[in-house]
Amino acid sequence: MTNATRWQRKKDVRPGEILDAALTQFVEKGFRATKLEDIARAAGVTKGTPYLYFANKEEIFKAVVRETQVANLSKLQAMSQQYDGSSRELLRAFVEQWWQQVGATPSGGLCKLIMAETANFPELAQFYFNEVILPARQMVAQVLERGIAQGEFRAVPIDTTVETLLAPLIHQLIWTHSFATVQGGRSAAENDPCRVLLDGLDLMLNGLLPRD
Amino acid sequence: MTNATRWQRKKDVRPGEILDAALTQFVEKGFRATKLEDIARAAGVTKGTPYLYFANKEEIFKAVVRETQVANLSKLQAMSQQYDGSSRELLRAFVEQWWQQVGATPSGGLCKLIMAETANFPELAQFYFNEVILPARQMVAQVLERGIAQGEFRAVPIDTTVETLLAPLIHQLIWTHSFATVQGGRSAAENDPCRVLLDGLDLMLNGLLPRD
Amino acid sequence: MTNATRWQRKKDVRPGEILDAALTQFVEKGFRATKLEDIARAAGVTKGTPYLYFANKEEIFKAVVRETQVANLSKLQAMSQQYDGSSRELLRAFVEQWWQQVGATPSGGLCKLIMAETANFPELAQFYFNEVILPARQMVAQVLERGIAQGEFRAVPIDTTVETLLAPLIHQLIWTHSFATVQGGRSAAENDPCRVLLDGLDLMLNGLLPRD
Amino acid sequence: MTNATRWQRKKDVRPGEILDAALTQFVEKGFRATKLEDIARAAGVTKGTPYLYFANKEEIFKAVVRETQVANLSKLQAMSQQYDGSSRELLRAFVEQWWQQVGATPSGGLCKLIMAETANFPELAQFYFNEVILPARQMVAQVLERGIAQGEFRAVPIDTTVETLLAPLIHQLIWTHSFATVQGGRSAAENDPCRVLLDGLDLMLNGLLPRD
DNA sequence: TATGAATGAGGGTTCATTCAT
DNA sequence: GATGAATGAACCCTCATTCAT
Repeated sequence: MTNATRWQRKKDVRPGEILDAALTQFVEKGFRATKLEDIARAAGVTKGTPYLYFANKEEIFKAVVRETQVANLSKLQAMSQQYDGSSRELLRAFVEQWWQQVGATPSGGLCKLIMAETANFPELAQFYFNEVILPARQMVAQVLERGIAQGEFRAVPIDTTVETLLAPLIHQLIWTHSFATVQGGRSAAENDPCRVLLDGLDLMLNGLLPRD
Repeated sequence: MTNATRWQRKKDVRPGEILDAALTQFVEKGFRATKLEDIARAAGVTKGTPYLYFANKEEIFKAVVRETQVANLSKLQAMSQQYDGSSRELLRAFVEQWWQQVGATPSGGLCKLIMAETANFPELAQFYFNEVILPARQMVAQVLERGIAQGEFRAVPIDTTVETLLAPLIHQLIWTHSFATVQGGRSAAENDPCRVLLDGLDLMLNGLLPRD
Repeated sequence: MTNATRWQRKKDVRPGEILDAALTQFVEKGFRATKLEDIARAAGVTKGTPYLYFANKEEIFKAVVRETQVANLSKLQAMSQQYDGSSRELLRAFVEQWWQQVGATPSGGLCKLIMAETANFPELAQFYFNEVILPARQMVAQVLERGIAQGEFRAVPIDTTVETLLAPLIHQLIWTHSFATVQGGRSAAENDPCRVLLDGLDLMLNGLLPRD
Repeated sequence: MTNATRWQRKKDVRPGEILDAALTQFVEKGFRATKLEDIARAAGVTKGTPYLYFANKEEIFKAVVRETQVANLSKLQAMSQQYDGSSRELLRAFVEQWWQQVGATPSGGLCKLIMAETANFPELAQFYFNEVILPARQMVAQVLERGIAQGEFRAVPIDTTVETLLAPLIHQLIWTHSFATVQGGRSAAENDPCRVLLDGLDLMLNGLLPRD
C-alpha cells in the first residue's frame, strides 16, 4: 500500500474512531460549535465519511454518550454488590473508582457538556438522566440505607442526603471542565481533585455518624 | 413627565433593556442558540439596534455578565461584616440569601451558562472567576476561620472545606438549569431546593463540630 | 443614491421579482436542477434574500404556481358565464383565450413542469389538480351539456369527451416545452400552434354534430 | 446448466439488468431523484458496478432510452404494412396495440420522463424525436393519406390532423404518470384508459368522414 | 469483474452583521 | 438614534464518482 493512498478502508474501526474524535471535539467546543468537518478531520477522514455511519450530528452525539457513559456505571454497581466491608469504605471506594473512570477522563467532560446542552437536547438529557443519573442515585441510596440499618449511620432523610453526597462529584466535574481552566481556577488543593472529594466525603460521613 | 422627556430617558436606558432581554434569552437557550433578533425583539427594538450599543453578540454576552454579577456579592459581604451571631447561623443565612438573590434568579442561570461556555469565552470565565467566585470563597473562608478560632468548629483544612461547602450551591445551580427540566429530574425534595441546601449544610456543619 | 449601493430596498416588490425569476428558472431547468442561487441572481439579489420572503425552495415553487395558475382560470370562467353565442363558438373562444393567457406564456411551462414533477411533489400535484384541472374540466363539461341540451351536439359520454377535448391543449403545452425545442420538433404547422388547436377542435366538433 | 455456466451467462446480461432496473427507477422517481445506489440495488449489484458498464448516470439514462424505445415501433409498422382492412380499423388497431406495448408499460413512463427532461438532455430528446416520434407520425400520416385516397376520409390537412390524432395518446401517457396518482386524478372513465383513447379516436374519425 | 468505503464538490438553509433610509 | 432589507460566510447533509481490495 503506497503513501499515495487517499484513504484506508477500515469499516470496522471507523465508527469508533469517529466517536473518539467526536468526544474530544464536543468536550472541547460544545455541540453547536463543533463542525462535522472538525470531527471528520480529527478522525482522519473527510466530511462525508461520518454520514456513512451516523445519520447526522445529533446521532453522533447520542452515540458518543451511549458509548462512554453507561458502561462506567455497571462497574460501580458490580463493585457495590460484591462488597462486604463497611458502608463508609464502600462510599470511599465509589468515589475513587468514579474519579478514575469518569471524573479524570474525557467522559467527564461529556457529562458536563450534557448538562450544558440540556436546553437544546431535552431528549438526550432525559436519556442521560434515566440511564446514568437515576441508577447512580439508587446505588448510593442503597448503601446509605444499609449503613443506617446496620447502625453505622444515623437515620437521615435518604433523598436529600443522596443528592448532597453526589453534589461534590458533579460539582467537581463541572469545575474541572470550566473554571479549572482559568488562571487560579485550579487551587493548590485541586491539583489532586480526588483528594478534595475524599476529604469532602469524610466531612459528610462525620455528619452521618450516630450522635451520642 | 412629558412625552419628550420619556423619549429622552429611553435613550439612556436602552442598553440596559437590551442587556435584560439578552440575559433572559441567553439563559433560556444558551449563547449560540440565541439569535440577535430574539434579543432585539425581547427588548422591544429591532435587529440593528443592539449594534448601536455593542460591537457584536459576544460583547453583549460579556456586558450581561459584567452588569449582572458583581452587585449580588456585596450584599452578602455586608451581611457578613455586621453579623454577630454564631458562625453556623451566619453560614445558614448566607445560603438562604444566596438562593433568593442568585440561585432562584436568572442570574443563577447565567452562572451556569458561563460554566457551559468557558471553552468559548475564556476571558469571560476569568472575569467571572476573579470577580465572583474568588470573593465568595474568601468570604466563606473568613467565616470558617472565625468559627475555628472561636472553637465553634474543629480545625479543618480551609481550602478544601470551603470548596466542599460551596459545591452544593453550584450543584444546585447546574441542576436547576439542566436536569430539573426533564421528567423526574425535579424530585419531591427538590421542590424546595433551598431546603436541600440547608439540609446539606446541616450535614456538613455536623462534620465541623469539634470531636470530643 | 450612488452606484456603490450594494443593494436596493424594495420590500414590496421583492417577492414578485423573486417569483418572476423563479418561474423562469423553474421552467428552464426543472425544480431540482434550479439552484436557489440561480433564482436569487436572476432576481438581482443574493442567495439569502429569497429566504426573507419564502420559507424554502418548495414554498417558492408553490407560490409561483399560485401566482400564475389560478387567476387564468377565473377569467375563462367569467367569459363562460356571460357568453350567449353558440356552444361551438364558446369552445373556440376558450381555446383562443387559453392559448394567449397560458399556452403561449411561461405559465404554460410551469404547467408542464408540474406534470413532470408530480412524483416529487404529490402535495403540489394535488393542489394543482384541485384548483386548476378539476374546475377546467367542469367548465368544459357545462358547455358540452348545454350544447347537447340545445341539440347543437349529439349525446356523447361527457367525461371521456371532456378529456378528449382538453387533451390537445395539454398535449400542446407539453410539446411546446419539450420536443418543440429539438431540431424538427416544431413542424411547419406548429409555427402557429393556436391554429393547430383550433383545427383540432373543429375536427372534434364535427364529430359532435348530430348525425342525420 | 452448471453453476459456472450460469455465472458466465450472468456476465453478459449484467448491463441489461442494470438498464432494466434503471428504467424502473427513473420512471418512478425522475432522473435527478434517482440515486445510482437505487439502480444498483434494484439490479442486484452494488454501487460501483454500473460504472463498469456505463460512464456515468447520464449515460445510463441515454442507454435506457436507446434500448427501450426503438423496438416498439417496428411491430406497429409491420402491422400497418400487412393490414388490408379499412383505414379506420387500422387506426383503432394501432391505438390498442400501442396502449398494450407502450402506454401501459414502463416504456410509456420513460417517454413522459424524456419530455420532462428535454431541457437537461436535449441530445436525448433529439434522439427520441428522430427515432420514435417522427416514424410514428409518418406511419399515421400514411394511413391517413391512404384513407383519403380511398375516399374513406375527407381531405384534411395531414400534418395538423396527425398531431391531433396522436395528441390523446401522449396526453394519456402524461396523465398516467402524473395526475393519475393524485386523489381524484384517475376518474371512473380512466380506469380503462384504452377505452378513453378509443372513444376519442371514434370522435375524431367521425370528424374525418366525408361530409355529404 | 465486483465490491463498497471513502471522497469532496455542491446546494439548501441560517443568521450575525451592515448600511441606506 | 432606529430601522429592517439585504448580504454572504458558514455549516449541515447528499450523493455521483473513484479506487484499493
